[in-house]
Amino acid sequence: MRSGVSPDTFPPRGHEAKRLSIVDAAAGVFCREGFAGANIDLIAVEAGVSRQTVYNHHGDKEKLFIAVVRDLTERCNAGIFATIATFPDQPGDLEADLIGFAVRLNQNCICNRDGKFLRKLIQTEGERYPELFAEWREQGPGRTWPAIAARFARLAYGGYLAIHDPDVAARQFLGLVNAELQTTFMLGGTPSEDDVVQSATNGVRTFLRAFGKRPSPTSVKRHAALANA
Amino acid sequence: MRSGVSPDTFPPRGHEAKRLSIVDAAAGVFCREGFAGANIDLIAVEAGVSRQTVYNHHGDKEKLFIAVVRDLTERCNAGIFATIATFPDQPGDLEADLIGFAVRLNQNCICNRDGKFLRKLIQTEGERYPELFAEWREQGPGRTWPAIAARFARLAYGGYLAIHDPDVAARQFLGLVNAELQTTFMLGGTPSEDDVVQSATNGVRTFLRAFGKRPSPTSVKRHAALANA
DNA sequence: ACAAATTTAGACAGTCTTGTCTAAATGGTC
DNA sequence: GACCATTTAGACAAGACTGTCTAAATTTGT
Repeated sequence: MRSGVSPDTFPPRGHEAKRLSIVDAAAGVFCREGFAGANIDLIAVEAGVSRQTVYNHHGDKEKLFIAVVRDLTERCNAGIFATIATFPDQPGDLEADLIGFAVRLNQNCICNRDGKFLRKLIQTEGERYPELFAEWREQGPGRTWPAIAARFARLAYGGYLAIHDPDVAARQFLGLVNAELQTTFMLGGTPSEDDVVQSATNGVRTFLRAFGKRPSPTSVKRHAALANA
Repeated sequence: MRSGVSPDTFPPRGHEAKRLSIVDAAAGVFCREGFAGANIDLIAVEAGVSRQTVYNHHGDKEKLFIAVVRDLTERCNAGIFATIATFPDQPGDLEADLIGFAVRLNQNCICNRDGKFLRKLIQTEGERYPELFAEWREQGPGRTWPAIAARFARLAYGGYLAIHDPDVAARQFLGLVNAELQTTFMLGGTPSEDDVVQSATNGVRTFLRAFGKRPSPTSVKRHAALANA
């Protein structure tokens, strides 16, 4: 099998596709039912494979669970970094740009399927697999938060914000922007786009009241004028 | 039994004590293991009673679970309202008073055993019992958030804050004050007192930068001067 | 000390789940 | 068409758990 014509993956194509669909289905079932309540027969059915195939691929309920978390962490991280790349480094309209960034972050990374699932698995089973979730912590928040903080530091350096501690500012930015979604998140729901925009708008406005550079209340216009000059 | 000398509870005293210890132990086990993974034998052992007694009191695993959530909601609500009663309505040092309030709220209602357990149960099993957690939502956030918002409105009315929407301000206050504890909460950990104070301090400072009444950056001193006058 | 209610220990049937095994079936590749 | 690995269906053993039942032990109130 290793000397086949296939270019990159040693097993044929359908193989990896099945692996993916198993991990996908498992993510859903683990989230709905919890680790203990998750039924491997059900995962197999939802993945459209036989139970034996699940065992062939992952060997074990626990190994399958670990694969699910690793998979979700990887995909979520990719999404977050892709979104961080759209951070407004040289904003035209600071408020609108930050709101846009916050909405993108929420919609693409936190409220989407992967984000919802990963969050729930961390909350639900985090204590049962300390090493696994320590790994997530390093790879996830440990890398994304500083990246966001660095962007805020750059905005401050560029004169757009008055920030003392970029790390604190980054955490507070996220706290503010999600302030109105907490209850929904808690119950595992998905906030509507309107809710996300509303929360982001209110959050960014407060953020800018705290950290925006404005000797006078007309600062927004002044910034716009600078940008257009 | 109903015509006994006991003043309020019809069953004897030891009875209710056992009921309590069962619900208490069940809360811990449900949180650690999830509903499906919770073992009634284990609950009985941790409660110091026999398994049969668990069934005598609650009849059913599901009924026991519901009793646990109701119990936690009630106790947490009581704690939150007791803490809201300590909100600084006529603050001397606004910053210090708000930090104190935030720390009390965290330590007495969110980071304590009941708060931790209730949060985890909501996150873990919220979707499985929609009516039960709708009830929690009404009794919990539905009553506590407006109560906090009302206190902020009063501060604004008293001239201590510049707030347009007290509900938004209340949510953002909580978001800011907990901004640095999110990761710890997610993994089910309990932040140290230092962490709580740190997060509250940073959060309140940012909150006051956004909503504090200060025509000039020397507002803090001005407020202090007013308070001492 | 007596009587009633409560608690306990243990056995028990029934159900569910995991993980293994085997033999047949499927699908792609030369 | 033949060969290869992969997948499938089903049976299976071993273990765990829930909820019930019974008879003995214990607690509580008088």
